[in-house]
Amino acid sequence: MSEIDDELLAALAKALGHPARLKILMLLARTPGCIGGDIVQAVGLAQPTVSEHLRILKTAGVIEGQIDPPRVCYALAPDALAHLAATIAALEAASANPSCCVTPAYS
Amino acid sequence: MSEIDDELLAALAKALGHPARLKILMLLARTPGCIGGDIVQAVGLAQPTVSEHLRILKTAGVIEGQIDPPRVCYALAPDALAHLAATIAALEAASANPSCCVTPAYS
DNA sequence: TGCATATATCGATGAACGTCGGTAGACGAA
DNA sequence: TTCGTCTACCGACGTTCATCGATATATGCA
Repeated sequence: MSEIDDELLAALAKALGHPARLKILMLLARTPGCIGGDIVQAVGLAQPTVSEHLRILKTAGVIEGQIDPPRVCYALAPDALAHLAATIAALEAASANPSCCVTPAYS
Repeated sequence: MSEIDDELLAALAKALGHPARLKILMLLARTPGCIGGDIVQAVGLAQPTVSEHLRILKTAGVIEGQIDPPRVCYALAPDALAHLAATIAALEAASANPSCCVTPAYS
């Protein structure tokens, strides 16, 4: 489960690995209503650039776009980050367990 | 809390956004003993490449290296991923809450 | 001292990414 | 029908990333 998963999780993490995309996701998470091109204004980049970031997030499966006549409504995709969240949580849990030569002699 | 955090979290996510680095982290998480150059063998890349990935992870603060005479012992850095894990968990929680125009009419 | 091992660094090369201006397509409103 | 608005796509440019071979550095051992 580590061959394909690595590629998949890495792609997911890479999608989050950009300030603009992270800002978009946090905006979608905290915005009660629906957003169209307000994202462009929020991130402070050119419209094609934001569109590209949205495309990347959509390709990664993190967000979903729903066409609302003149504009497009974006929303976080459910369960998209579950796998990544679980993996990071596992890593974090393992990091608290010094099974290695890490000397617990913190000065 | 969103200006600097975005940069920081994105850098952290970017560090995880590569299959080789993810594999290294999972290897460190599941390996009971200490690892030196076994990482090179595990990821199947050239030694300089792996060294570069380790450097990136170390710079991001995800792992720590402890020099053990001839070799170097790497281990996951505690609490390094806590912030990122919390953020992703928040996004995941928000994704389960369709506050937007996402029609719950799943066919 | 001299050798073997293990890691880090340097330099180069090819691929991928981020950004933008310009533009095309889709749709509602007048 | 025509116009305005919004989004997606195209092409281009510069930057960064990933990879490797060659080499330098540090340390233990005989």
